[in-house]
Amino acid sequence: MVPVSDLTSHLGYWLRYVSNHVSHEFARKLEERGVTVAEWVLLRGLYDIKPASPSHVAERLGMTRGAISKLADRLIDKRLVERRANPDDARAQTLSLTQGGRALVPELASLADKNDSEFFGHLSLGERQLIQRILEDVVKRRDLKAIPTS
Amino acid sequence: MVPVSDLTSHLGYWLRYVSNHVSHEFARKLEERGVTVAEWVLLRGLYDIKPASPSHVAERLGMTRGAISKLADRLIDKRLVERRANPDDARAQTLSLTQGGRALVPELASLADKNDSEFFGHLSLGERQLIQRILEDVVKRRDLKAIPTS
DNA sequence: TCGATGTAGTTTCCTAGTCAACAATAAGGG
DNA sequence: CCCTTATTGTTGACTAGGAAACTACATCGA
Repeated sequence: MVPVSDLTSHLGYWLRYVSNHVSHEFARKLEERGVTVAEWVLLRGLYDIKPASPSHVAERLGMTRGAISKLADRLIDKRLVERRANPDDARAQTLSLTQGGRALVPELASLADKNDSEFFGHLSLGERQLIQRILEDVVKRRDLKAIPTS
Repeated sequence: MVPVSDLTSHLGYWLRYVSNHVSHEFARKLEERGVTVAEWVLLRGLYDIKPASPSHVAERLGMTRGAISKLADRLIDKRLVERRANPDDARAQTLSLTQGGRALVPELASLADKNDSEFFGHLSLGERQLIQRILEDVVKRRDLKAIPTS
């Protein structure tokens, strides 16, 4: 009846809604390990790339340098990440995990697995793959559009 | 090789990633109308329910009362929403759109349509419906779990 | 009727993330 | 060489949103 499209007719709305709730529940699980969702993402990101510059990490994770800067601050306070100067370039730095940070990642990963399966475990493998494929595809399309405009 | 699951193996990660980017681009579009994504959600929510209490709105939109309280403040400053006292109960209030707020909603709706189709327009109808169905389903399952525990 | 309990909104504090301005440093061009 | 321009990372201002404390009011039970 209304000539105005409903909130719930947009996939963006559902994505945002579900994403908020999934992240929120994951945050609750991570709490007992004293870590937040964003911190998990950075820790996991540093786990398999060797010491990397904040800029590099930012691009890899699709965040801004500012966000990484603040995140790194918190993780350094928690002794999970180290920031080191680069002798070749006084502007540059490298981030890497501490021993403690590295040890923590597998535990957090298992919480992530658990959370994901709580929310999406009831889906068939095919459904999960389809969604993931579609979401990855959306990211790729945006990147193609976004990069040239810089 | 690594015994630790990858970030990108979790649907929650992709949801969060894509959702952030979709919302961000939508925010950019809304900017010219002087409105944010969350504000759009509240405006649209008020568009077809008649004057409603903040609590009611909060539950409908899956947010906390605190969030609605702050959002309403901003929208009232912008003269898009009105807050009125309830004569029957001095604690209670009702939120409703102003003339200007009501007039704005259809314009915002068309921006929402445009944004959604930029990101998801390339998908087949079937794919869109599948994703939406799955996301709605996740919400339903969680709600069933969440309500009884209160 | 009055005290205990419950409920509506607001406020404060925190994490999260963007943007834009900034300082420091690097790299090139004349 | 120096001056301009580009790049690195940090910071401050802002929106966003949950949690929990708090105020004001309502309601129920003895």
